Amino acid sequence: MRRILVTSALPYANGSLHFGHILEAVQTDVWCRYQRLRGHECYYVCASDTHGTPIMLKAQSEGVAPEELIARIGAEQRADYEGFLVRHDWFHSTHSPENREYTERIFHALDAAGHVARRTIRQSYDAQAGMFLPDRYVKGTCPVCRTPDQYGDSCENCSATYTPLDLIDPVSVVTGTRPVERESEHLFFRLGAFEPMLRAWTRSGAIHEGVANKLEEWFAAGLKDWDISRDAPYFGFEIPGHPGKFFYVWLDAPIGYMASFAALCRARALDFDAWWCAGSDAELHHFIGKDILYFHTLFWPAVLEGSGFRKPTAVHAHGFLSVNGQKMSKSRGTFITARRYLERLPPEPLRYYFAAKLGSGIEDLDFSLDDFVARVNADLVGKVVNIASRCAGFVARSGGRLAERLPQPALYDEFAGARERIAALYESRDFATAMREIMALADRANQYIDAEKPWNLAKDPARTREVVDVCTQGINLFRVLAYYLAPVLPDLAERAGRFLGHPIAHWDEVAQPLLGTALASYEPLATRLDPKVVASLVEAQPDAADGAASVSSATQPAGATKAAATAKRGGTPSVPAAKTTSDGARSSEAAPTAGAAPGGAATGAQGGAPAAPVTEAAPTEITVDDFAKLDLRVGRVLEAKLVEGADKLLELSVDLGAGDVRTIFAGIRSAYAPDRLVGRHVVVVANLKPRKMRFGTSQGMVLAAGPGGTELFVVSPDDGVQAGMRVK
RNA sequence: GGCUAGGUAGCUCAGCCGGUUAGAGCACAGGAUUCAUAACCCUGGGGUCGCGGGUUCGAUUCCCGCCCUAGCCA
Repeated sequence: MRRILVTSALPYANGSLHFGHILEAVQTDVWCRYQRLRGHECYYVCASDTHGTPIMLKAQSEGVAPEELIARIGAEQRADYEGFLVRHDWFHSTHSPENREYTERIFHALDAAGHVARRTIRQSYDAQAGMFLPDRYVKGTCPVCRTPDQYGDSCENCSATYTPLDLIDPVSVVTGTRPVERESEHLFFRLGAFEPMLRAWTRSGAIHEGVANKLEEWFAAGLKDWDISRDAPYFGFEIPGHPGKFFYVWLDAPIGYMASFAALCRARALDFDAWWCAGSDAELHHFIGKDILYFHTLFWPAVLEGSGFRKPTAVHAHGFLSVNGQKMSKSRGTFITARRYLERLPPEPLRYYFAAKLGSGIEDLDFSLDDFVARVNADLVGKVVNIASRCAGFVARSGGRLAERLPQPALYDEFAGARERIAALYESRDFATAMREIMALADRANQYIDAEKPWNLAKDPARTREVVDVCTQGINLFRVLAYYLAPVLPDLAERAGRFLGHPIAHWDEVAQPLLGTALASYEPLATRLDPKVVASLVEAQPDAADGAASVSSATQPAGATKAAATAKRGGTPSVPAAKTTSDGARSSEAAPTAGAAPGGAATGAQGGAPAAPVTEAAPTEITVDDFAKLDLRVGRVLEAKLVEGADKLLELSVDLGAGDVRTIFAGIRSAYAPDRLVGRHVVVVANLKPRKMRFGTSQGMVLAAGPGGTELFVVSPDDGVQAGMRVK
């Protein structure tokens, strides 16, 4: 029996979990459930990652203590994971006594062994806030290409890298004041000394080959010392013997894996040292997103080695998740939180879909709504569950008991014989191939039933026995599939176990068919997804600026979402303040965000937002060229009608001249009766990317002003204007 | 900019250490069936395997260049 300790990246406690987190958690959970089903001793631990500047500032802006903030968010995270059937053996917090203990212990060990250097550095300091500023909390003009409004570490326009001190006209994101330089002594972990060990470890099979290739580049560049201290004020653990200095969040975050396991050990009387001491024969597997490889494949093994602990057996990195082929982005409506999904749909379809797309590599993967509906309905409902569903009735009508023998044992053996192959696929995390194999078997089962046609046999009372035989075969084939799918679909497996009168407990049980036993009454084991409900995952979110769907007046900084959406693409740095802070939260200071979120805008725009209490900044200055990207045109409203099922929308038919008639959904129903609009001239953003909504596609945006509700005012040109004229 | 990964049917993806007519599921068309959650079964249409060179008897698969996408750059 193997002993396996598994972790997934610690979600940062400054926002809600989203699909990216869930992807990683599902991958990890499936792997763990598989290991347990095989009979191994396997523990899955995780924790809320709670330290650092973003959390300190977010708590400040909410007027609560950081402890209160992280307690609240930790509880949300826990509930969201549970909602997706992610079964942690322990979910802890990095702001815990265990984590403090291990962080201090590791620091002392590193220091005693000469792995910690002291050095004075110069850093940006916000005198008004009384704090040193992480690079991403300083903005200014790029010293190389003079693009304004760039972060303190690199330029989005010319990709130059520099320090905040190099910026022209630097500004603190926290207070808007100009930062000054100040010296401070910091502690550095001497990573370079570990290079030989790391080179060997990365080629030991611990990480995917493509990832190891990536690391070559870092070795080639030379490993630099790592700054592991931060100055007060900072939310974290103060460094013993260094008053006013705190451990950098990225030092104590992975130690949180140990802390969480330590808490589990106490609860279950396990021997912590047997798992973590150097030379331990237990396995240690980390599941992470590819964005945080650096920390897990260089710093973390080196820190463990340097402090006398064992190194990870493997670090498994996955790619990023996109939604409908696009980055997750709130302004595009493609940002899906765990909660939003759970409010609408059950967890297992998503678990299956993720599994069906996850391979062992770091390729990105796409959550396509249409594909999701098709795969789940076709595979799970149409194929797998259908096998049981179509056989159950015949057995029930013929005594409710399985036959004593299988009519085609060879076919059963073919199914059961796939178990080692499928097991190997699970083991290597190639879930996608595993799902394909399983679905191919499901096809075979349906073909078998189709060939035997029990419904014909059932017409002849003398052949009842044959009917039961065929269905016994069918139900046994289904049972095998239920085992194979159990790691992905634990709930379905449990209900299948109840139907079969025999719980699904161990992988090897599939070797023997289930014969002669009574079946419970069949209840539907999975239901079809409603495309409409699935589509609502990405429909205009009431608490967000809903892009093309309606006038941009309502609740949010009008420019914000649009600018954010275009900024990256066009390379034009018209990034509004709202994005700033969130990006800062993500990349500069922060910690193991579970990865998967592609792109800062995505994570950032999310409700978990921004730590920094920036002023409600006006949108960034733009150039004439930026403005020219907007195709603003005068349109005449030909038709306006209410949209059934949407209490905010009007469906407009707008003539833009030259025969160009657009359908535009505008969120102005609360202020305008349809009749009031017909015949009027309005201003339309004509080159806005069309946006699919539940009710149709919106092909533009009508401009309006006002706070929302009844206070909405459509913008009108002066008399004499013609439809189609360009606004400039 | 450097690096890593990816660009294969309408969609989501396999395949490819070079080799007969490039695969699957979904979608679509036709047929069959009615046990099953309009599920299942059979048949079919559909791809210049990102673009351009090169190596080779032969390249989607190897090499070079370019384009596009994503991520990382402590």
